[in-house]
Amino acid sequence: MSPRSKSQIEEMREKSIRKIYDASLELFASKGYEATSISQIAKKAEISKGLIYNYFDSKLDLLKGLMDSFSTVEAEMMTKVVDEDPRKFLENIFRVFFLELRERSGIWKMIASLSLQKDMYEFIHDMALEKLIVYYELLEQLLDQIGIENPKGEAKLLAAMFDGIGMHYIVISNEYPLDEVEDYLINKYCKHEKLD
Amino acid sequence: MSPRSKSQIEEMREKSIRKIYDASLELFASKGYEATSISQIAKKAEISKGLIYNYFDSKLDLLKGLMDSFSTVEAEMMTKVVDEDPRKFLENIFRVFFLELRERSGIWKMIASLSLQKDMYEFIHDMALEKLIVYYELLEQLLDQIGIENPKGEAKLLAAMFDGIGMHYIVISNEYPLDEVEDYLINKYCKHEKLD
Amino acid sequence: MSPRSKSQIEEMREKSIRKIYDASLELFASKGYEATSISQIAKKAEISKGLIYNYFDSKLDLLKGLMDSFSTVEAEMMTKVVDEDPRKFLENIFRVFFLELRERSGIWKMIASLSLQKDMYEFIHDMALEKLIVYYELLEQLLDQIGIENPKGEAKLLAAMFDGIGMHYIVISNEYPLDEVEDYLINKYCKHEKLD
Amino acid sequence: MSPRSKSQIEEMREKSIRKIYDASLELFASKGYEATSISQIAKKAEISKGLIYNYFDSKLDLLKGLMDSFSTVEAEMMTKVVDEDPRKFLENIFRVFFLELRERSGIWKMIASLSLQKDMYEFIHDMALEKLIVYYELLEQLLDQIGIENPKGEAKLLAAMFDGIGMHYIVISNEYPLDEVEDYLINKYCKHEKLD
DNA sequence: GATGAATGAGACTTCATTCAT
DNA sequence: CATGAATGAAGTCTCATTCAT
Repeated sequence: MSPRSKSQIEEMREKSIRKIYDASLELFASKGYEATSISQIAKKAEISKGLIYNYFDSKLDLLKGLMDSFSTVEAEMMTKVVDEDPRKFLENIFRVFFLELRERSGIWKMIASLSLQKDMYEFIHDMALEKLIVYYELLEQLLDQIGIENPKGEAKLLAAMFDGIGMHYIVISNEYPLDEVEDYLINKYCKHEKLD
Repeated sequence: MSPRSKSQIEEMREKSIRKIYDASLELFASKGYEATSISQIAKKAEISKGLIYNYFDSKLDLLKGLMDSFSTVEAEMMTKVVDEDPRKFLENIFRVFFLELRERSGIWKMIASLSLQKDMYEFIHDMALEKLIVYYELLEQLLDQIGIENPKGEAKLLAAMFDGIGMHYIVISNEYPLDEVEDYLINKYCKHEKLD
Repeated sequence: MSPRSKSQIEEMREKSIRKIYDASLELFASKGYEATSISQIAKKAEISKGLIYNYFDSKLDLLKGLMDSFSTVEAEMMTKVVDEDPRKFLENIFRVFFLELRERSGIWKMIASLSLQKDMYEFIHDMALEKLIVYYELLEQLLDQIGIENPKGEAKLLAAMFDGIGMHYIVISNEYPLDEVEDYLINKYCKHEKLD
Repeated sequence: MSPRSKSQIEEMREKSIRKIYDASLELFASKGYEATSISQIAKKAEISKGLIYNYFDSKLDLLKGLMDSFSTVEAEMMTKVVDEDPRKFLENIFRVFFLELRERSGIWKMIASLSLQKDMYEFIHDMALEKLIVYYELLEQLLDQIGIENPKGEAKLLAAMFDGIGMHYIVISNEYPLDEVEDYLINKYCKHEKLD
């Protein structure tokens, strides 16, 4: 009766979901969530519209799933970044941030775009808020360890700088001197004995 | 010959356009351009759907008009901010930025949101890009006059910080310590003899 | 109290109505009645939309008025065409028909187009039907006087030929050999002693 | 893998398209293309508005599809009409024309109506023009073989007569003596040794 | 008489979602 | 699991018509 083994079916599910996520991300990032239709996603993912509804209850549910899928990736990334030396730890954070921006700017762009519409997508807003708090605290702790004055205030500025750089990079794209800015920042915050 | 005087008609037109702009801004800012319908705008503006098309050729044309209406306001603002003392000039920029963020966060939010979708709304992207360049240059010049090392790099960081603070304020809203950040920044950049 | 004399007002009315008719005809003929908007008519006539409703109750009413305006012109024309000699009378009809087709093909086109939609514009259908009957009878009478066999049948064919030539001329326009066809027809029907 | 077989799907598609075509033709013919709404077509076809857009990109695209669907039918018909004897060939053309007019006057009416609006629907104009040329040439050739004087001129008149009869039949409908006219024409053009 | 701002019904079209197979 | 035909609500936009002046 069951021609496929459980694991085979599971594999198919994952493969389909992966295709859906990839297509969604690409489209949501470039056109925005609202302007992307389920048909477009299905076409790009090379599956049928109906199949999407096997895995997701609605378009919004797909967005939620997609966002969740980032969290797991992000959590993994965080573990790799930890270092005993706060300067090195901070440098790693910088490097990962710039790497992500370069290689997966779509994700960044999509999240940023949706975060700005807190009235519509409350769950996105909640996610963004939570993440922001975590970042503030992590940065504050590191800056404190490094010995920077007013680590709380500087953490907020540094976090803002990250997202601001992200925005400007999206707007200016290839013309933006991402490498230079990266080097400059790392030098400024992670190499000297004192920064402020 | 003409039943209403020219000035009467002009007054009516301006009043309607103002109502449309106000409603549009509010909705575009909170829900986004795509997710806002002409019907919603008409309802909020308390006019008929059709009237919007007396003044704008399309929804996109309305967006363009709305964006243009900001430019005039912004240009005015810029003239008031100039000062011979670069520190004072910079401080004025800070103060105006934070004031705007507090009082007209909708505009900032809408522009930021649209700027992130450069693939869809090229004219917005062009506007954002142009403004960004102007800001980079102005900040660089001021930081140079103040005597900061590497004014080019610092200008980019400072500009990024502005927009990053904007984003975080939108996300966190009332909980964000906008006043503190403002004071801290002004102190850091505009009060000391040397900053870096 | 009355700054304009009655005749002055009447003159203005006529002038406005004439402008409306001219603009309507041009637009109805080239785009069709349905595809022409009141705004377009007002713009082409260089008057306001509202003024049209001073003279006509509705768009359909304007069409009726326009059609009626043709009837008067046509009646005049008919009187000039009469001749004691049936061959000459027929030749005059031919000549007027071709002249009209050449110089006012818009009218012909519009009437033909609307006549085909009897389900929608019953009054047009009634007009067309009535005129057709009159033509059949007139032609039959003339052909009979000229001595043609089966004048009833030939009258129908001749009338059909007229309208068919009109259609083909509209479709082919400048490439259609209207002059040749005119000469050929007149020669065939009006010059020989016997035709059939 | 595929839940419905390919042929099943194809069958569904054809059935829906047929329903759409049938409803469209009926409405376009009686009210005209412009005055017919997609909603009306959907209602008459007993399907949803949306389904029409599964098969056609736009209302104009539907019209094009409908017109194309005639061409295939017409081409088939032409093959059945050919005969070695030019008189018989011509008679067949007459008979088919009158048969079509009687049984599918809607098609004739729709094409005629649209052909008159060459400014709006260029593709229709092109179709009509092309067909007209073909008819002129075919008739000329046949009339020449039959031995009629001035076959070029007579072909034009005959073709015009066809379309004129069509118009008059549409206008007068049941009162029009289509049978008599058919017999009379066939007798006149196809039975005698000489006609002119 | 004349204007044009304003309305609202309805046009075309898109799209998330359902469902038979 | 997978498909895509089908639906219907809602979107953008048009337009005949009204009315205050």
